[in-house]
Amino acid sequence: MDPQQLRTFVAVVDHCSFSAAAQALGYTQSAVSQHIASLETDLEAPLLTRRPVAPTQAGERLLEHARPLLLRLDAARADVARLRKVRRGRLAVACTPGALTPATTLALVRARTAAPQLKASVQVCGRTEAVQAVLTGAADLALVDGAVAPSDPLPLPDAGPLTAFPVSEEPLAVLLPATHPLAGRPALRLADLAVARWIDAPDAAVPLGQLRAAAQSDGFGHQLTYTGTDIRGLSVLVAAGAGLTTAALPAAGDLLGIAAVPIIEPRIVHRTELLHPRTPTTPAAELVDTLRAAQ
Amino acid sequence: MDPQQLRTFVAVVDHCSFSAAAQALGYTQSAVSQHIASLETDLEAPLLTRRPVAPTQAGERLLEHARPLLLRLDAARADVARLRKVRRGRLAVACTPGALTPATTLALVRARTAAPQLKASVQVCGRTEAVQAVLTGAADLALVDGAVAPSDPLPLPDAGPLTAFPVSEEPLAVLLPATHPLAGRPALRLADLAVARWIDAPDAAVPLGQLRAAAQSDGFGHQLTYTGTDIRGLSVLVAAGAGLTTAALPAAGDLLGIAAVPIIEPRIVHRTELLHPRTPTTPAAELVDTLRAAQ
DNA sequence: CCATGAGTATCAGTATTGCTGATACTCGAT
DNA sequence: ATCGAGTATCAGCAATACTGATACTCATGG
Repeated sequence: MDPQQLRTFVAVVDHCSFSAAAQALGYTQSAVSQHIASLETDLEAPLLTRRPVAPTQAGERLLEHARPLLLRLDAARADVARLRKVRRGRLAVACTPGALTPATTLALVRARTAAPQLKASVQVCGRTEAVQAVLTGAADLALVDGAVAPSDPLPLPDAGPLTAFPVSEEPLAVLLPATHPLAGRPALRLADLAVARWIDAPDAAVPLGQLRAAAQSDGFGHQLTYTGTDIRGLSVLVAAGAGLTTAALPAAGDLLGIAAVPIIEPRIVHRTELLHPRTPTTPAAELVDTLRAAQ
Repeated sequence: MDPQQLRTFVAVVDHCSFSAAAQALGYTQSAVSQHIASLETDLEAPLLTRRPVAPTQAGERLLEHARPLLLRLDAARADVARLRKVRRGRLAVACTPGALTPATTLALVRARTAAPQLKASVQVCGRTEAVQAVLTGAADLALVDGAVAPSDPLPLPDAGPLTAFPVSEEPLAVLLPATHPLAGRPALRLADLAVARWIDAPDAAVPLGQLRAAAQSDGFGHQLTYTGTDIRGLSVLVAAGAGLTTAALPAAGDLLGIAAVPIIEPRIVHRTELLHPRTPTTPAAELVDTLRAAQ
């Protein structure tokens, strides 16, 4: 079970095809076929159905491990590399869209003015990619948001050692069309919204899974899935009545045709956490210290 | 960076020697040397000092990843294997010594009487080994104890997906010699004990790190490290005045020469959690269901 | 300061592995 | 039944990953 073969396996699953995976990896189709065959004899179980190519039950099990394993391998390499490469004057931040609240953007801008020669970059992406970016060294820091009980930490995909601490916390709000019957309410209970029509926008808003966990409910069904990180686009859909979503209360002020109603029950907050490697490199380390001191 | 080389690296660190690691792995010393050299050129960093053989800073970094990676590789294999191998009539439980509280043992005995033909085994071991046993399929279930705030989950080494839920919770008590000046107290505060002499017995009692986390203190220093899982041996040392340790309050009743004083501040409990794979195999699944229903 | 020995690095040789390219096979669609 | 897109198999070659022999290095003791 070597990582090369696992990488091939993942690629085959992603491409639903041996030949396409081969092309993507720069192998011949023959090599891919042999990789899979080798894995299957090694694990003594068929991992893929052929035609259509799809993971079997055993394949699904393997997948659950293969992706984190490969990610962690990259993380290990990046972690060692961080000792050598001192990224002077450059700061890359990966960031989920909801993490750009007034408080966090202010902190970033302040860090830039404190070190004006700093070449900073902000990449907006989904939660998984943000974590991945920090682990593999593509980013120095990540800002990730989510909705949880006030004392709980954000649930993060576990694929390596990362340090996290909260940098800002706001009330969580439901986003409704301004014309919605509930739009005028001063506050709402999450349980009353479990049966509403939601938009599942895992990379642009709070994933519905986090709402379910907070409300301890099986509700929050959705017919519409929104892929991407653009909050404005999501808000247009909400305004048009395609479904509901959530956001930090203050972040919703600039969205047209949208009403943001705070959630008061259960006790839940929108929190942004800063993620960084255990030993961040300068200048990221300084920013981390500054933010931590501000807490 | 293939797993074989990582395994060699870990072995070399564990044995503090290339040749000893080679013997342990069934390689020649030459092969081990080449493995390490290959890793070092690949990562472009020296990983080990020679003579004495010890990990460098980069090596320490790699180690943090290497062990979990190797464990997870085994976990992946075990997880796939669980689909095939149905362990009929056998139930292996890995268990930390402190997890054998009245409540949990009662549950185990009850499970045995409910299924009398069941060939059960209980292996007492440390926390890491217990988690490892479940991940690699050596055990079907694990019972792990620890001391945490009432609402927190136990901190577990993260090397794969495991489901955990609490099965019993008791007050946490300090174990003191019966002759100790504090032995007569009805209750104690953890902060008052931070400067006491402790025994670090990570596999037999609550690790001092968990106490530090709960007390949010840097205290709990120790001069004596106790390796092993035998609680009675530990209690003899405590009775002789070698240092303090902690345990579940009711578990300490049968220890001679020992006084157990409950801790009332901070709010902290001794909790035992049941660990199992995401999809446990029968008959472990039935036991899990029973215990879960009892919650 | 040199001799010694325990331990690591290097090197050549060989067995094995891992890839390619060609070709045979399989299954769904027409 | 035929075709075609896609997967499996096979031989051959290049690269790799071991072993065994030997050179090297460093701490120790005389």
